[in-house]
Amino acid sequence: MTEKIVEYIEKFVKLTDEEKQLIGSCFKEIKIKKRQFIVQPNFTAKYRHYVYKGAFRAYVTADDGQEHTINFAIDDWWITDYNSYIFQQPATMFVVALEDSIILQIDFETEQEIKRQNHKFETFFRIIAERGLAFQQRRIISNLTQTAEERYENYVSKYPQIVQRVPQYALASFLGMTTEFLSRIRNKRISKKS
Amino acid sequence: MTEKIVEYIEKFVKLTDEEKQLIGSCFKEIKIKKRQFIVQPNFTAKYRHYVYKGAFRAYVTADDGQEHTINFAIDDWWITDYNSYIFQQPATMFVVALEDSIILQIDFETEQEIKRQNHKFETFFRIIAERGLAFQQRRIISNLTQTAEERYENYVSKYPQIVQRVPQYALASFLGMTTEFLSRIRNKRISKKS
DNA sequence: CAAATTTCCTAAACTACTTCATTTTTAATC
DNA sequence: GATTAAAAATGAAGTAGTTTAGGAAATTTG
Repeated sequence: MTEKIVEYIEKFVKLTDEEKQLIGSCFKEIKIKKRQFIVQPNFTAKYRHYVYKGAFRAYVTADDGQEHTINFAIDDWWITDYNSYIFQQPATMFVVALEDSIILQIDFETEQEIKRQNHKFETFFRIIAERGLAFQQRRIISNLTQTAEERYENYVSKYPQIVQRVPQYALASFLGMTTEFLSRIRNKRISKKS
Repeated sequence: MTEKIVEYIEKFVKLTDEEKQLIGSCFKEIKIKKRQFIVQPNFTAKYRHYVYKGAFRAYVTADDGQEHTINFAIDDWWITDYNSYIFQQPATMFVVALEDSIILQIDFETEQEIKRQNHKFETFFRIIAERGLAFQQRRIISNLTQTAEERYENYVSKYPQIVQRVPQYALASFLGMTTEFLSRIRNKRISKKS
């Protein structure tokens, strides 16, 4: 099971057999049922989660009770409350399974330890943080410059696999609009096409 | 001049005198005049910039010509087009000086080299990437959950130094609203107070 | 310090998106 | 496989924020 994550890491840093063995053993495989939470507000996020197979949604709830999706993660993506995990402070987000899933998790202490021990692992986590940063930058730009419809079209074209797998209300709140409005965009689109 | 950046880096990783010497020599000091650009679209961002003294604004222009501010940076902050710098691809952003400024810049190749040579520098850049990621996450949450007025109040309370130093149109486009609307919020606020 | 340019303010008309309320469709569960 | 619950669709009314346009401050520059 941990072969997949080792393969993933090897895309960024070349590892010896020994190192592969070591990093593989740092991850614990867990089965998560649909609707089960892996991160909850007020509890410190102890783990960084790699999605082996499945789908997750990270969200916050505003004062008025509305849910706002911060991130999705499907096969081969990472997810956690980064503010909580990085600073080891209480989380503000929920992370919930959208399907029955399998994750590989590494806990904060172990991650710190292997980064300290081996330059290559430090490099790996530096690279994924940088890529995450660039990804979020693109999202901020999209949110600032595009209309609701443009954001939807843009997201569908870039991440069709995710759009197909997540419920509409979750996608709407990720794209910064109501589920009703997204419904309208989608139906407008269908009638246009025919 | 490079003492300040060495001091900054030492907040995250402890360095020997020799290492201080080395990292200091990697940064080049440059004076930038108000309205001068340090990053421009279609040119690859060759440098990561540390603001020694001054103020900068990163922005994109939408198809309709409107400018959208992506980031500000004042004394002790970093700025560049991260999508461009990290992947060494053509930039989409402008980064412009809002005041006469002094920056310390490191070029991509040099940064790669010192990260490769010394575990500590790898760690340092990993940490600032992670912190950037957490920072952007908070901004995305703010944009999704708050009204224009709440975003303004929130930003003023967190970053009063920046609010005082940047023009209103830049702040408005950073917070995702028009300069007219921000003007209204500000004046409503004053009349409330008196 | 006067002229030119940039930034900010005000106000009314407008619109992209939300809210609320109801119905239909799809999925979960016993 | 019928029952219940959850998600999506639809319509009508409301609003947060935009657009447009004109003028007033404030900064920059010669």
